[in-house]
Amino acid sequence: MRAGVGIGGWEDIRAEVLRRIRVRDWPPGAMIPTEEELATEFGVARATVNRALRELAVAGVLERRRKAGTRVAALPVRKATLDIPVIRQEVEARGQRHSFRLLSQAEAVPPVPVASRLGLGPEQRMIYLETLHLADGQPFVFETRWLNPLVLPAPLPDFATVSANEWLVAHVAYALGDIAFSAAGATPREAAVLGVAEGAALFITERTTWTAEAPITAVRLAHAPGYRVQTLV
Amino acid sequence: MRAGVGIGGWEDIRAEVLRRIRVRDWPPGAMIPTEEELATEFGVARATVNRALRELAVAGVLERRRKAGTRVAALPVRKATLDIPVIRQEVEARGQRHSFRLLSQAEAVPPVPVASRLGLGPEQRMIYLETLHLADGQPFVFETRWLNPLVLPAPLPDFATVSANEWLVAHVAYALGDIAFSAAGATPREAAVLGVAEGAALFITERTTWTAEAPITAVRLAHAPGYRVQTLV
DNA sequence: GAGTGGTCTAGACCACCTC
DNA sequence: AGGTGGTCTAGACCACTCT
Repeated sequence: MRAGVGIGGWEDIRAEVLRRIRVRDWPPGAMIPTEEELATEFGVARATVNRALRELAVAGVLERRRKAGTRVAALPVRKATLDIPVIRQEVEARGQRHSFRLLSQAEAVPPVPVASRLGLGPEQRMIYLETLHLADGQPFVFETRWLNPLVLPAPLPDFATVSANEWLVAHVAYALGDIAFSAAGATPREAAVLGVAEGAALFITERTTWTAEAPITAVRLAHAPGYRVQTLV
Repeated sequence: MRAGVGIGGWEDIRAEVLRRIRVRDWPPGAMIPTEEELATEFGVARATVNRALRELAVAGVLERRRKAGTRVAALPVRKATLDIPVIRQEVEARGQRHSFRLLSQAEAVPPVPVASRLGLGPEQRMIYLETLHLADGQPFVFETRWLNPLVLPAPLPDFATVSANEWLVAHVAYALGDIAFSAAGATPREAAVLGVAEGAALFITERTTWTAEAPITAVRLAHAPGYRVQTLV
């Protein structure tokens, strides 16, 4: 049985709860009614209320604990969700044409910070790639990547024609990893490749990717000036 | 009725689905069985399978469409979730002591980009604050903030003793907004305040906050060198 | 038109935590 | 010890979209 009035689905309930928080019916830090009470009030099943409150808890708006109940977050640790697309998609989403050039390929021992971030011994050799991604022919991202050869399937592609990222996605076991953002002045190499002044402020994205057991790759993306990462909360 | 074997809850099912994707039983782009088939296989209710697959879809691992079915994402648009804490919490989480100094306060018409980002007319006066946040006495973030006086409750605090951010959280209707990250060279003012060289690469966070109807505040945070935003995916 | 995911219900048991 | 959220079930209807 659905309520006869306006409120029905879990999205409506989420909206109503958010409204009461905004109107300060339920100020920051305050306890809100139990799921059962809200279910009765709204005329829905408890599972529906649970769905709404769970989403708000994930978003950082509510804090929930068994037995303790649910309260409005006092200091809202906002959770921002970012889309991290493949570079080609990112460029094409801007309506520009994507291309890339493999600038160098080598096999070498990675520098200590890279090795330790991947949890590798200091002697482990890896494949090193430098790639410049272009948007409508203009430098867009300078990508430096370390690949763990131990986890790559046998016939390696020609990375001059196949993007390492997309090849990995298609040929290596699905993986999780972490992402970090920072800012850094352009190194001489980055400045030359991207066509900017040495020391120019660059937006840096660093990603580390793992299988269940072994590291796959560590990437550093140095974005051309003007790059922004944006979130709609 | 729960399955007698190992697989029971939705987290187990999510893990098993992820495993099959990693092992390439279900390679990128492939269709996977329907919820009903998986429910039968695992001996659980369809709602349980739905929960597991929904989480994976939100994470960008699966793509789902009614009637079309569920497929493994071909080009995984990774969804990264970032925590955006209050600055004081961020400093204290590093084990450092937080303090701040109000450097200037004024009432003025914001520059055009700020006004347009907030959707305000070019004549609307706002409150302007410059605050330097310190971690163990060292410059941590230089905050420049525009406040819409029309939506602020009557007795404004002394922003020299009360952090604007925390006062807003406690006294203004709960709000949503958007966040953007970028990199920029330190302006002369930022360089002086943060104690870095002019042009040094700074990590910039910009946040805009709204009530349901009106803009509340626009903040620009210029982080001291070395700042990183990190995500565990 | 028909198949698939999206959601809801009513009830139940459980895990966890505060009291 | 008891209350609260977390989850599961079996069934149902609906919305969307592909064929």
